[in-house]
Amino acid sequence: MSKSDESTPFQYSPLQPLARAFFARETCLVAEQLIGCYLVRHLPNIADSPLVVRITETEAYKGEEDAASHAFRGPTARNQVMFDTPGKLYVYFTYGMHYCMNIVTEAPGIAGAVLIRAAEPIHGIATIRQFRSNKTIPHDRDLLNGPAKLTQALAIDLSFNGLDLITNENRPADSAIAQISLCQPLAHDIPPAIERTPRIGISKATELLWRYKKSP
DNA sequence: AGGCCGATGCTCT
DNA sequence: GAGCATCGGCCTC
Repeated sequence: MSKSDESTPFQYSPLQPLARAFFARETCLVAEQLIGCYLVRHLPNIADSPLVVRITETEAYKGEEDAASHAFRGPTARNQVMFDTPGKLYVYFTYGMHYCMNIVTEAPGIAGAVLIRAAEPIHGIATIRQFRSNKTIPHDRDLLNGPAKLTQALAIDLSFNGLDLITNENRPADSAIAQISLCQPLAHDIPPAIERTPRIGISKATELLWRYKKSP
């Protein structure tokens, strides 16, 4: 693949989607192993689609044992997908203007999700910059370095909440391909070194090292 | 390089 | 009514 040539279609065919069994495991394990995986966003009528990014930062959120989790006090209208089938998306709206994207883990009835916090752009940077609109962002590495930047850059909003990434339930009737998929690292990718730190932006359970970040 | 703060509206108590 | 799983701008060191 020629990663810097935006005029040629990205060769996404070698990317293998992660199976449901990948997500149906302990949440911290999934969060760690998602570092280095690819997030692919197919968009109709976009020249450089699919947008392809590589995940660099995640956080694990669990259920009743995790005071920082939306699921800490049990199921509600907002968090119910966290208790649903692993491999579904949990997207929520926060701070009055931002969306955050999670992938559901564990097992049906057991709450868990991995927040995708940051990624590096691989393909479709022109469109990513367009979706990020606002200002001139000098460096590509600053396009997706936050959970709400990531969803804005990939045009992911509440309409994707509950989307099953494995069955592709919710895909448009006229589309044979997934709008969003998570894929394994490629064979030649170097496995990243990973740091563990407290999670960002929370006030409870700050002692847990449940943030996973690719070392610079 | 790091801290503070306003924007802006939903969720849960 | 309080508290956000944030961002970007502006301020000070």
